[in-house]
Amino acid sequence: MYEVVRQIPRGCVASYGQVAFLAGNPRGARGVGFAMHRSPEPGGIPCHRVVFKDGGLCGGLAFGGEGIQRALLEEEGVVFLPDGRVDMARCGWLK
DNA sequence: CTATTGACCAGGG
DNA sequence: GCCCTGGCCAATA
Repeated sequence: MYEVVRQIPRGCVASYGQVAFLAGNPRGARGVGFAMHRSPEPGGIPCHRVVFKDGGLCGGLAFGGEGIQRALLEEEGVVFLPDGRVDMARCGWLK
């Protein structure tokens, strides 16, 4: 599953469920999230590119900051909506 | 090896 | 339309 996350191109985002599906676990969205949380290679796994199916972030328990994920994604060219969510329509992976 | 938890997702009230 | 509940997978203790 780590491979799948690693394959996410720069400037794109994928939902936990999407990653789980590509990883071969359509129902393992939860496991995916936890696997990232305790990822063996923190630097090799762009957890910030993985968000909810809605494009929403985890909410402060990730990476060590609230706006960190947003800042990183914006830095990569990901567009954020006024809602505070990622624009899945334009930056969503395989979309 | 078994039990509990955790950054999810979908359905029902 | 929003809030609560249930079920899956993976990892850690």
